[in-house]
Amino acid sequence: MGQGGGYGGPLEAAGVCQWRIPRSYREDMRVEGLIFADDALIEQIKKDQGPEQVVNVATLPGIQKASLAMPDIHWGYGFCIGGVAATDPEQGGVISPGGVGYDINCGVRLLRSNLEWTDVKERVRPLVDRLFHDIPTGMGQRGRFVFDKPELVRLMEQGASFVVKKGFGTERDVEFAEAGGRLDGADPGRVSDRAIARGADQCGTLGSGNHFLEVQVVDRVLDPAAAEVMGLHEGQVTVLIHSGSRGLGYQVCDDYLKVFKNAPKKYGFSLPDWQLACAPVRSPEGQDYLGAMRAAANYAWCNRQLLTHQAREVFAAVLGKPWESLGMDLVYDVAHNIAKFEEHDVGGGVRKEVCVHRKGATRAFPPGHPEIPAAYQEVGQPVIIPGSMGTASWVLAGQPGSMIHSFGTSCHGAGRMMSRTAAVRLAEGRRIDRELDAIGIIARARGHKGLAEEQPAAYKDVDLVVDVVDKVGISKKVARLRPVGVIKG
DNA sequence: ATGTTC
Repeated sequence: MGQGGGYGGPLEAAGVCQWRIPRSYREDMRVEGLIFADDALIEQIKKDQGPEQVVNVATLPGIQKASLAMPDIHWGYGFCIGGVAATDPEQGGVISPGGVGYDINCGVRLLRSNLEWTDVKERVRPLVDRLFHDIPTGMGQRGRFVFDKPELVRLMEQGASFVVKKGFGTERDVEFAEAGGRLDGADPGRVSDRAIARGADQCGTLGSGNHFLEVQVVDRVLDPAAAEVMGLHEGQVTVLIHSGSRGLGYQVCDDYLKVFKNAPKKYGFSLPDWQLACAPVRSPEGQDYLGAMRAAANYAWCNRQLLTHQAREVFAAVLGKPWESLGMDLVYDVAHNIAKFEEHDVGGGVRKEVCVHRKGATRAFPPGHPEIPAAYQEVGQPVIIPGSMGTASWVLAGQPGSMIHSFGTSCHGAGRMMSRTAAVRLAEGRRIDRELDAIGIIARARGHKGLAEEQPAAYKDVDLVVDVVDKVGISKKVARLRPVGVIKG
């Protein structure tokens, strides 16, 4: 199940930046595959097993319309990263932990400020140093917020508002998070004691891998009207936080992959890859996972909220002003590893409630959608796309094309194009932190390996990825953000 | 992504 070898199957040009894998490719496909990419990106995409995974997902019971992949597609556990799949519970549709990802509700949130880059330029090093000192980063790190089991149960039921009520944020933070920072139907009773134990002291910690907290400057505004609504302007300082549900979510995923092992035999279907382990939405196993996944998702929103609180505290301490007077409001918070029930057109004008798996993919609801905050009704949902370390990030706005093409979904990042081991090999004898420093980015990390794995050369060009979703009409460019400081695991 | 193999 490795990443070795490329994809040798068909890819038919199917419109602007779309590539179809027809059902004729493999007889077990229930729907076609569809990948969003331009001519250059599709060549890169073919180099790993991502497209074959799109085909594998197309065999899942109850899948609707097409197995989709965004331009940042690359190989992942079972499902590709950048994958989107909607299943119909009425037709035996399944829920799959591999379609959500190990890091349940991994996501990003963007904070704006009223600080201008020209005013804080000289303070960036102390700012980044203090962020790195105060915010726990790296694998297995514990934080200053420790919750006992009864508190964690309430935290997982209530989501972001639980920690806001404790004084670590505002009601406005809750309003500007996807789903209000809380999925309904969370069932902490379906989260193992082991997962809960792992989560006890990790809420408010960054983690490792591609997780980061970045200080940025708005580099370019491409849609002035939308940027104004989002409170963004050129030269402004922003903060981007990328993290998920830490060890708790990992354990939930691991626990249910084991539970689902026997589901194909029990419910009478077969899978081309055991990593696609899944169970019908309407089965006890499926419902148990959904309850646990939602609980872990709510934990992740609390995690990003506590990280927000700590970032605000650091800015206040270093700049000597309360964070409120620094205008550090939440622009928006998006989940990019999650499964949600939403109503969509599944073809021929038929609307159904489907289970949308987004694994390394971001919801991108268009203007007028009832599930986005009143403030963004006119411009569409902010879609926040973190670039790789040392490269730009993007703010997009959801567009009507997302509802037509991709179950209301856009890309989630640059997308890895080199394995972690290959990236480490490439970094031998180099100091990535010094290379970043030379281009004006202060990077603090616990070790060189993490920096090596996340070096810019290991990722696709985020600008090209964003071009694709913009061209297809899934989401449009609003602003480009460039990093000036980053802390990592 | 992950107390990187309970």
